[in-house]
Amino acid sequence: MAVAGRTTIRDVAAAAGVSPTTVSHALNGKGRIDPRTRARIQRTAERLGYQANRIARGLRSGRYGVQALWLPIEQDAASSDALTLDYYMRLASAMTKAFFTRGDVVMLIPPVGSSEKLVPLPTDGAIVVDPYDDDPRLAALRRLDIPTVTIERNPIDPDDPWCVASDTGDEIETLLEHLDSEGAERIALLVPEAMGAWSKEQREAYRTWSQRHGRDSLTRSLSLHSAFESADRAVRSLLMARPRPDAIVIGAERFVPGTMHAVADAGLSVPGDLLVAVAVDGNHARSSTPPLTAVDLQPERQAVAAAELLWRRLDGEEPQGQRTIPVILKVRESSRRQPGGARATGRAIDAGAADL
Amino acid sequence: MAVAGRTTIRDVAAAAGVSPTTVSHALNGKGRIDPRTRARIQRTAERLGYQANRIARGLRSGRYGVQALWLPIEQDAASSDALTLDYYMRLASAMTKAFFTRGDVVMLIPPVGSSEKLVPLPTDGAIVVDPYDDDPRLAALRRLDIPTVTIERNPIDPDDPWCVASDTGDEIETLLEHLDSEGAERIALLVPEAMGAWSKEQREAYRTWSQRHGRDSLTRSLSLHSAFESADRAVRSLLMARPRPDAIVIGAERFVPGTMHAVADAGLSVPGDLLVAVAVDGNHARSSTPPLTAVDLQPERQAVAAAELLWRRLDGEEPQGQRTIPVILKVRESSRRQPGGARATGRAIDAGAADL
DNA sequence: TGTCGTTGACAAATCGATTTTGGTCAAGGA
DNA sequence: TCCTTGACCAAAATCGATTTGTCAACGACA
Repeated sequence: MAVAGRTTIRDVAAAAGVSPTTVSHALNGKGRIDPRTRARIQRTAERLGYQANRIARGLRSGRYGVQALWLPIEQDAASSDALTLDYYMRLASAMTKAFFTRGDVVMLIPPVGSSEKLVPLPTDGAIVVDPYDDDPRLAALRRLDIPTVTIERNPIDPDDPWCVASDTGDEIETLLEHLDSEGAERIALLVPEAMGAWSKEQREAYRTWSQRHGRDSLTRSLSLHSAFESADRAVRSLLMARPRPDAIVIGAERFVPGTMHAVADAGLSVPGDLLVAVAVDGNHARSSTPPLTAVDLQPERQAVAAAELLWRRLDGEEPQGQRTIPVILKVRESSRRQPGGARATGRAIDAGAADL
Repeated sequence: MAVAGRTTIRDVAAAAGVSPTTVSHALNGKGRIDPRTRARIQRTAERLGYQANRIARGLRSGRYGVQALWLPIEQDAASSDALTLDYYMRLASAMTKAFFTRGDVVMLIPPVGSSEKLVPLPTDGAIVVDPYDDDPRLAALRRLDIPTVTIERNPIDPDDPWCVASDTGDEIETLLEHLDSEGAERIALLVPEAMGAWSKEQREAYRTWSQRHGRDSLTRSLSLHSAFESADRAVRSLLMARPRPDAIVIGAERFVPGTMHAVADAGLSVPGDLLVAVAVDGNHARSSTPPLTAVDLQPERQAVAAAELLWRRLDGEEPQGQRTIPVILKVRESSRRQPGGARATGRAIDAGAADL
């Protein structure tokens, strides 16, 4: 259909007065060919607008030129839910761009319940984002023998070298240091319960920092499923404690609305009575009122790193250890001690300088 | 690589004691085959875990089993920006699922500046979302002779039957009727300037309704580029007018933060002093404070309709006219006249019933 | 002069499926 | 008995590129 009438290697061969073999060699720099012949063939191909048919090429070479991107699945919840997080969108977008630089295209894997159905995956490799314990995605890909790179560590195998990880320790530490420098003394942490190496590392880093600074550990592990209610409840109870926390670090975007609701309901203001910061940046943080301090995980850099790693793996090269992507703290109004008419100012600064 | 050792049609043929031809026919229901033979072959294929190699199949049949999804490009702005809108995320997710029901996979097209580079698109067809005037995406696809379906009308050719459109007229009307029934008398409209049939239709529907009801037209066309500033400015000036508007319909998600900022800055409360509603639903509307009344465009249904249309087009069938997808009004706190302690209630209702 | 190595190009095999074309065998009719 | 006819299956062609194997021409060198 789309193929009808496309110029083939045979057309080029005929036009240049050589054999298809020679054309292939000339364009791919493979065989021994007279430089003049090569140049002539290249010109001819150019003139005819010849583009190798990826399918035919793939059939022979065994490479599809397609990479799979597998975002986290909600096993139970409305499955389109996960995708609405804008970190994942940025990641998906960046990933398509990163792969495209070398001609590969990215295919999205739909959230399928039974991993059986997706067997015939026309893909060379795959990127799995935020793997969790006993992740069926990894199992399926292993069964299909599809080379895989993960973004964030696989909790089952945290040392797997084919992995791009963000510097979670540094992330939490940065957040805590920042809140500390703004005067916070009792900092609480909300994290998703279990699942994924990422939240484990958050918890761990938080505990370490708290111990080192002689602070109490105020961790609440929440369900991502009923995110609003669980965050609301947890924050409500946190705010009733005496002494009351004076800062909250929110580990996942989905806990934000519940948290803000509980805070408002308790009659507290942000940042006046309580500093707030989020572990994942995005539109939601920028456009919240007040704008929320957040950590940019740099999905664009993660994407590039993951693509490079996957290409290396596909080429059969040796692993060189995990890639760690640094994080960037975006300070916004929600964590600035200065009170008063700062709102407008905060917005302006935010929109002008700090944001991508 | 991923192909190594995969069982081929030949393996199945050998195991079942027939020819590859017969296996192909048996599994695809093509030729005339003894039902018992067919069953035996199917069992054998099953046992061996045989899955047709999509590349080989594609080479012969001319079908790739891959469809392209092309979300709107920001020509100037940071390109990952567009993708962070969660309507597009839901759409992308739903699209992968819709196509997957018939074995097709969806490939994301990266936002490329020069449309030249993407020539060798290994794709059967394409979905273009929100086409705008002289859209380079449509031009590129036409040049490549790739059958295309658009989501929302092509402003250049609004009657193109290969199109899934949301019922914009109904959308705006529904919003206006709702606000009207809540007592609003001067309703303003913020829309993106030019570009895309969608905003044109919004403007048109708004004007029609206003005339019919003898209301003033209060339209502001804003730049999507500096969305925050332009919305902020526009709303500020709207709110200074006397008589002051008592309701605002926001035509695009990106105008929300600027609008809310201007409203708060003017010392007005929502919904107490001003009713607010948004034309596109999403997380942003649900988790805003207060939660915003919005229109759900039902991207899931759009996706299914688009997939069906594209398949039809690929099969060479005749167009049957555009598909119109109805919209659903999600009423939330931002447009409810009832004042007072409704916030908690509003949230609860919202999370429980109204939301997907 | 004859042999060998090198260069430059091409024919043919290959990838794994689908599609087209044949071919065999049994049943049924003349 | 011979000829159709239909049912069932297989051989071969095909898709468009890459890879392998072959071969002629030419110089260099013994």
